[in-house]
Amino acid sequence: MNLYRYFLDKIRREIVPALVAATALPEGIALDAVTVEPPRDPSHGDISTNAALVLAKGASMPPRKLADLLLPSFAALHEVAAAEIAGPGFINLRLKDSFWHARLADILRAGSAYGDSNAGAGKKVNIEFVSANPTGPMHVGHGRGAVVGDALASLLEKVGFAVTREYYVNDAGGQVDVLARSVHLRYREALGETVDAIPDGLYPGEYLIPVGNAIAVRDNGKWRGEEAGWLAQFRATAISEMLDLIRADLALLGIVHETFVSERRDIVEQGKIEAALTVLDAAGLVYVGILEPPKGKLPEDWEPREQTLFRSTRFGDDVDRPLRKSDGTWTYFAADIAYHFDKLQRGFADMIDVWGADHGGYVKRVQAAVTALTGGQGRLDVKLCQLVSLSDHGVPVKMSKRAGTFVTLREVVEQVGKDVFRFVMLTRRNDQPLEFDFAKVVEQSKDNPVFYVQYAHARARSVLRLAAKDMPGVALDPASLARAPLDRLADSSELALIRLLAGWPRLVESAAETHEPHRIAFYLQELASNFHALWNKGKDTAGLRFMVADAPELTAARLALVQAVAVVVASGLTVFGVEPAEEMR
RNA sequence: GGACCCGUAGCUCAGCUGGAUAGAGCGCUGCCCUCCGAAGGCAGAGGUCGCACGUUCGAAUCGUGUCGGGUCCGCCA
Repeated sequence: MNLYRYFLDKIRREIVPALVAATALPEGIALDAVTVEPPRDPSHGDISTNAALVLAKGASMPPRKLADLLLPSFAALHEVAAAEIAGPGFINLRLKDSFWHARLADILRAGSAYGDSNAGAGKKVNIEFVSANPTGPMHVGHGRGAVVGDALASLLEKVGFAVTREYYVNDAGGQVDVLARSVHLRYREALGETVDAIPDGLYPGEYLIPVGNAIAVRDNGKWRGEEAGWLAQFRATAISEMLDLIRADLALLGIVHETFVSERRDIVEQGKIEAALTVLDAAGLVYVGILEPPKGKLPEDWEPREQTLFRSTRFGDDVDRPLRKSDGTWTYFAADIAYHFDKLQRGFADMIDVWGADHGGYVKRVQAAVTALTGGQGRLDVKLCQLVSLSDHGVPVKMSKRAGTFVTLREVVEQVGKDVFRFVMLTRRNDQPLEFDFAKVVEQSKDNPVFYVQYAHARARSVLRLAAKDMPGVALDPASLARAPLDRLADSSELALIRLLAGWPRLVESAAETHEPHRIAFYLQELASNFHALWNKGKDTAGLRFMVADAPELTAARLALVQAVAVVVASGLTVFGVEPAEEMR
């Protein structure tokens, strides 16, 4: 239950209609702008509404006066302990303790499903992420996109969307031909030829050696001839091997894509490019013309050239974008239009792409294409992930492919563990650069958010384990805890913790709505902090300890709170794909 | 030259998509270990939200301009 929505519904369906019926408010007054939120300052109460402020105009009444009119209706609600008008016309409500105790029982009854909702109503969403070119192992930057995409997917599933995790395989462009040639070189090496240096423009990575070896073992000298005789074969084998490599790296992170869409097989060879461009052409959005040269720095070999263009400027792009290269083949953009067209045809009106920030300049044109293809019905949100910089004890780890100090995703994950890697990747907004320090992320101190949050969960579990041993009279299953005399939780710090827990559904909803999984990381840190604080309070004040030997009822109520903390922390971590720790080791 | 992202406390970052006296951690200052885990805890100091206009009951949040940092910029994907 999102309690803010609950009270918003009260306003919309009960309070205002009753006043309209009593002719105190005009018929058909617009309620869209009414919000119910937690006040920033807790001393203002538990919830706050701007109703009087935003309805003032429609009611032809000053906000404060309207607030006076509304106030009795709020005060009369059975959940409300006190209602008052503040500032320019806010109505602040303080809710009864019993209301909060009931929320605690909600959490225990719902368990890990607490915070789930049906906001998505089963609507299909396609999340395309990673989509690293199949030319080698993944690096840390790919890892960030992978974790962000996967967590976002879980988050949207939690609020009721039908999510498809998708990987777009760029296997139709020039770089996979380069890959094939690079493998062919390793193949010739395997056959005994001496190759002193990898020529410029080919991939030097050693991960291609086994691929060349395997082909040599299988086929011997069969592919020694002209490139035309082996290119397609080598390309297919190499791509398949690289995808296996990538899938293995993703598996290490616990990520599985439901669909892999091949640019070559599923888009180009299916004639999707022509199909998509036919749609655009029919709308008069494709033409042949000459682009202005880019201003500022002019490329050396610039010359005006006539080319086939998409009128993306009509949808907010800066210039129209070319669809064909000068050799007559399609540009990558043309294929990408077709790819998004294909997603639309598969029934995804809502699409999310997770890209590296270096593709930022590409967003507008693809969104323009989606708008054009759907007449504005399709929505594409692009999440750009900024760079991850690696360091160790504050010293930057230099990354250079040439010097051989290139750090792969696999190396990082194997060193710090999947859970640490995933959580850290979500501790920053996606469009904010992230520093990943090998020493800091595994540090066992409260400076490390991963540890701090896991520790809160482990601590809660530890108390419950101990209670099972020391307090045999207290039933610890969630259903029994939910029936405990929760009104015994009367200390302000206990109630504050319950309020925070009760904010979880709203947080999940807003994180899902804005496509911002990192919000969960910050919430979990706050929750952990409050829980640790309460724990510590028990150290100073024996009366606040969770387990009180001669008071089984009070203990049951407190353990209910502890269990609720464990539930919410665990469900947050689960969205992140991080396993909640039972104990810290 | 243009586009996109970012400018919030000494540092690293949040800020619920327009609300009230702008928050957290680190660092700093001062207190606190006979305790279900001190691998910490409590409290305090610290900010003209880059700057300037504008929109309105109300702006860190929206718009325009401007300054600073990053990324990118016709046939690479």
